[in-house]
Amino acid sequence: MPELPEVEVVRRGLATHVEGRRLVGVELRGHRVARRHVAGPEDLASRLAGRRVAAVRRRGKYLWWDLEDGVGLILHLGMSGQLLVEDPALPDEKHLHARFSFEGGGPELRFVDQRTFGGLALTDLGHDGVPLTIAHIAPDPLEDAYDRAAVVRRMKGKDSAVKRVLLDQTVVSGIGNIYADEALWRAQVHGERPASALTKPRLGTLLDHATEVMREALGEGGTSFDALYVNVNGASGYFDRSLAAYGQEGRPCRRCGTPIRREQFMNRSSFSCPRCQPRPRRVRAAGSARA
DNA sequence: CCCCCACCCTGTCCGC
DNA sequence: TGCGGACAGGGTGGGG
Repeated sequence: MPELPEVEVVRRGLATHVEGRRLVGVELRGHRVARRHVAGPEDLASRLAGRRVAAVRRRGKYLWWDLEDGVGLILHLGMSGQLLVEDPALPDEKHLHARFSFEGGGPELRFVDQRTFGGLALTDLGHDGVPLTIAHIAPDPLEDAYDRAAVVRRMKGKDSAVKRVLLDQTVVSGIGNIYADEALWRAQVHGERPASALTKPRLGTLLDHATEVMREALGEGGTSFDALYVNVNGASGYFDRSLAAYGQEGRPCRRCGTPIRREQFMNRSSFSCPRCQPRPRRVRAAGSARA
């Protein structure tokens, strides 16, 4: 489940079920789920057995288990990954890729992923406790390490479209296509405006809207349009009812009544209000004004 | 550095 | 019913 709120919902569910428990068995199906684990699935499974899950952590859309001794298991959901706590007697899902069982018995944990864009990998943790392989991912707005002023400065220095910058996980993490569109709608900014063309207070406000909308979504259990996006118990969130822009093509804008438009941007759909979020008149590279 | 594209996969929906 | 195409919340790597 893609964006920060949905991943945080999963993190919380996982924390309840696996924190402090010891892995007794790990079964991996196929090689794709562990493709980012260079040593291969057998190595991954054997190195996991017997380890204790000290904590379940998250940065942006990435989850990982702190397995002590400076080692972590990254669990990334990609577009369609699910982590499900289930009775071992239940039949296997069609796209079951991994099964974890824990000391003391009880329900098992399954990694199910229709498209297999997600996956598992064992990696060393850095001094800050973050896996080395995701050191390029910036802190997300719900972390202590999040430096709002630094992110604003970074955004201000970019001539790229502001939506592209919001989606750049090396600038600020956790924001995906839904919450980027919602933040832009709240801030009344068109996503194709160059970030550098917005004032720092405006960029700060935009970031705060992104933070706030993700907090609200978390409070509703995340956004679920279909059964693909569920928590560890298979339940959906309700934030889809609160979306003002994403997926609302043709529906009246909640502010001004103008029908929400849909445009293509970065090979995906963008939703915005034509009146509240006018397109930039002209997108011009910085420096092109020099005579 | 920046941007665009292809790619990694499967499923659903819509028009013909 | 079938078929082709578009589309879906993710990220990475290569080439220009």
